[in-house]
Amino acid sequence: MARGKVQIRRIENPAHRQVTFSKRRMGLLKKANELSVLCDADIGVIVFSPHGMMYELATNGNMQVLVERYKTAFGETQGASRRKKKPQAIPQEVLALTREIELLQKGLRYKYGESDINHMSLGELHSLESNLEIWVQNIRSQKMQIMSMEIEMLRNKVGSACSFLAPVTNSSLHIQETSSVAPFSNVFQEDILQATNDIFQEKISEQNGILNASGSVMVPQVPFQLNRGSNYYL
Amino acid sequence: MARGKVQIRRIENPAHRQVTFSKRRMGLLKKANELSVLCDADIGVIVFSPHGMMYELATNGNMQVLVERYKTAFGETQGASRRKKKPQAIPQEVLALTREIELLQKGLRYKYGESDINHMSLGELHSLESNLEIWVQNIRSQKMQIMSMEIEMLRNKVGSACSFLAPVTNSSLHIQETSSVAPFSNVFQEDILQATNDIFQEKISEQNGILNASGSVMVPQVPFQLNRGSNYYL
DNA sequence: ATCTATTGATAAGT
DNA sequence: TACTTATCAATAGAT
Repeated sequence: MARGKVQIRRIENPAHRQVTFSKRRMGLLKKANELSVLCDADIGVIVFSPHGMMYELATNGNMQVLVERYKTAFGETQGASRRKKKPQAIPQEVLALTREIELLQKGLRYKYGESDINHMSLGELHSLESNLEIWVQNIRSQKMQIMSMEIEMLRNKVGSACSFLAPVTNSSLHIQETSSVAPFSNVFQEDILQATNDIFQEKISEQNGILNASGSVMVPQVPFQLNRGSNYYL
Repeated sequence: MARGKVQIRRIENPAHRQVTFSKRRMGLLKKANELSVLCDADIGVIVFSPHGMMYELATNGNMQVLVERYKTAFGETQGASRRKKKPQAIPQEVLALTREIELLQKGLRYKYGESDINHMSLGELHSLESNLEIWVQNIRSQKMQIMSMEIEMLRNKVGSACSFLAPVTNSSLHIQETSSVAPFSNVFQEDILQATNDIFQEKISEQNGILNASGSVMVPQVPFQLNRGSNYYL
């Protein structure tokens, strides 16, 4: 934007971050409203600040309705494949987590360009692979560095009293830690077996309460403030 | 915007409206994402076209969660009627999964943000590393598949004229890599779907059998298309 | 909060 | 649907 191109990464200075949050939040809601008016669309926007404050806009005047429509549409698109099997039994938590993983994977794929991994060329795949391996190497280096520092600290603490400790080299560290990685899938599979039963009963019983939890009253805090003199149509 | 100031009112020409809808929808989601990254906010955007198509963005990767948070915040601001309905009941395993996801997101952010792994803990790095390695395995599988298909094609071209070539089967190419590591997505999605379904149907029995259930269903394709050259950060 | 120099978004045209 | 270009709009940094 102004006075220098901005990098899209977390703003570290809290004051700057807060200011930018205000400005851009307003801009976002304005854009949403414009899109809604120009193209006759219904749009809902929910923003949570890192401090938990909520800001929202529902261009149809009612977020509840949008959320219900979302759930319907979501169920239709997402549920199609799994409905084949056994429809009702999946707790929302698990679906939610699954979906989150999907999104992460999307994000990862898109880092390397425009297409899904399944549509990438051999060359692209080569390149992606080596990039990932470099990333992994970086992670290992970082891990090693952390561990070395920790060992250094411990050795200092123990100090001369324990000078009989054998010196620890980087290479010996490397061997150990590269072989100790637990696969993600194991974590998941074991966890889910234990988790599911508990969740299920609980969530189903909670379901109604949650869905009915909110009335249809209007939003308390719509921070949609426009600049003075702006010819803006709400 | 360009070529004349635009009035914020419904675009009557359907073609123009459709084009503007696409462009501005993308712009809106981009802005939402930027705000999210810059200010560490969680943002959900739901867009319904007049024809009922739904588009969404949840910067935390999960709209469901945002909706729940919305309802909570909404209920709180609404006032007295509601009390905490779902307090401590979340099983540890779900928390574990959530942590895993956060980790992936963190890794992603650092990757996109360009560099710093420097603020991740040792455990986080471990886990991120293993996830990446699984992904690399995925890529290798894909490469292998492409190569085998190419070989297949070449053999067909060469045809009977070169029948002296030793027969190369697809399966021989596949055996090693397909059996080595189950792709991240497959493990996660298919197993969880399969497992949860079974569990909930049959409650406690047969838990061990589920561990052996490995699916090979593909990940849903990605509808999130970005412009080439767009510096878009997921 | 207000002011501008800049970057960013985008309407029309191709 | 995608790319280009001329303009308008958003906003980062300063005040």
